[in-house]
Amino acid sequence: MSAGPQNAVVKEIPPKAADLSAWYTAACLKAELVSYSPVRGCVVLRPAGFGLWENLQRELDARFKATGHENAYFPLLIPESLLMKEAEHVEGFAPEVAWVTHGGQEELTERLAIRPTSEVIIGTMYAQWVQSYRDLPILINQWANVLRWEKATRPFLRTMEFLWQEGHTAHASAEEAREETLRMLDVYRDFAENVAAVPVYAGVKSASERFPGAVETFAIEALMPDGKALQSATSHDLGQNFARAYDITFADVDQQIKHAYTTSWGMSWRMLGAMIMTHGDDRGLRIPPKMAPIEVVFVPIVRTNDDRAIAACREAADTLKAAGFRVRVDVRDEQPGWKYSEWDLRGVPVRVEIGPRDVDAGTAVLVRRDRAKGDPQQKQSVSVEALQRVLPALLDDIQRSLYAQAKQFLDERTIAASDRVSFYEMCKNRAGMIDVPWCARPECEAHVKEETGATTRLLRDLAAGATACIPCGEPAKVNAYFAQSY
RNA sequence: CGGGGCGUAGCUCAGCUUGGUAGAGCGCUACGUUUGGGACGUAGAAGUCGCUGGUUCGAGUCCAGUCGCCCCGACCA
Repeated sequence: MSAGPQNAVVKEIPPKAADLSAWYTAACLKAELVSYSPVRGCVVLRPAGFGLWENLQRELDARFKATGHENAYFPLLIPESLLMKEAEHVEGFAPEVAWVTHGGQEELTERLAIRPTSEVIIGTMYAQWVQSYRDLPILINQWANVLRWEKATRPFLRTMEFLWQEGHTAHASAEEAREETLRMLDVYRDFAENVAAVPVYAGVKSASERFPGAVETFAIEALMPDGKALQSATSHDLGQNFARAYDITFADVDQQIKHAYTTSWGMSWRMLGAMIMTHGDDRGLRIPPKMAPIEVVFVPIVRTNDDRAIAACREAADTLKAAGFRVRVDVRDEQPGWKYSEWDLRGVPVRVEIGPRDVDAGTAVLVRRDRAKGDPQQKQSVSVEALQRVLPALLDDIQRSLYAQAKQFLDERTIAASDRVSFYEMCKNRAGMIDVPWCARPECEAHVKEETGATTRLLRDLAAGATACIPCGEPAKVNAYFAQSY
């Protein structure tokens, strides 16, 4: 592991602005979200990290259910012959598929792929389940792990094995499938912005960025502090491509046998990486309250011959717990200051300090993680009875303020380039989301990528009055956000 | 997979140039004093120097190979 410079504020992690990569890795490890494991490219998700994942699951799952989906589970292993059926799909994933070749000592007659994604196995099952238009739509999601043989890995952002959810739906018409694709894209946008407090752009991908086998790929894209974009979820309109390859057919109302239209959509634990990088500061993580496994941590201040604060914290915490707050009381035998720093590092949104003076006065000190040390609004004293009343608004305010800070950054770093030279410069310098009229030609995108490392992140309708592609000068067809990406 | 860097105590690292049998700070354990933004004292435990092989009387140090991690590129949630 690289050393990284020491820092007066937090000794465990380097300053965020100096080296985002070093900060990020240290933050994930020191906040005990993940540990590296003996398996190359695979991390252990520790309780603090799994708590984030559980909250993501809870929030997303509720949205899936609300839009009519059900959960199911499909096998990890995919027979090679099945995988080979969709040509583009196979080609796209071939380099990152891991194979099971032996069962015990015996070599298998057919290799089994460890799923890099589940279109194949799910499509195969849908083919069996669908006979009639009355069987449609099928709206299924699965929470699962997948494996992709990656060369360079980083916690959450890219690991060989990762957790995600993948929704797979089948519909009777192209329109309905497209509607579903966009609906789920909006669910992701809503989750990213309103739960993870990560502002994103949502839109369609260029041809070169399309999912292998999809007709159209949509995505949400966030902008990290170093100016690189991070694709945080995708939603694919698969048209009839997979239905043809896996023979998902149905008799329609008009008595014609037709291929179904399918979609797939996924968000992985990469979203957690986006959230961590977006909100963290030099003291460590800043977890948005809606995602925080612990919303409020109590730190009692104990003096020799006076440990009344412990009982006071426990009592207040019990009341809050009963009211539905996620709380913890830190009774470890450490200095209060040490605990403050540690809970700062772990990103708990609100800390409540209760010491002898508070016990006497019936008060508690509320400290919000989103504000800097020394900010007059970082701390406030309230009566213990008022906690339950004050906290919802405080947590909500922290949630909003984290989003607002990130939104301001995204807005400031979304920049229109007006000529070719400045466009290439901005791409190279990771200026942010570079917004330009674009010709939509793959050759043009390839050239930009070769010169600057940037690609289109999302496309949208051509801005009014725009005529020429900024990168190459050909007639413009759409507007595109260009950026380097993770 | 290319280019660069790094693997020595739980963590951060020194020691390697010039081979001679293992070090520091922090952390950890026990006891005591402390406790409102990373406390202090006393005593103690802790490393087959990533792994394998080679050179040598002798290897953390030299040589070869290998595994892993980090950074920068190329490829992808």
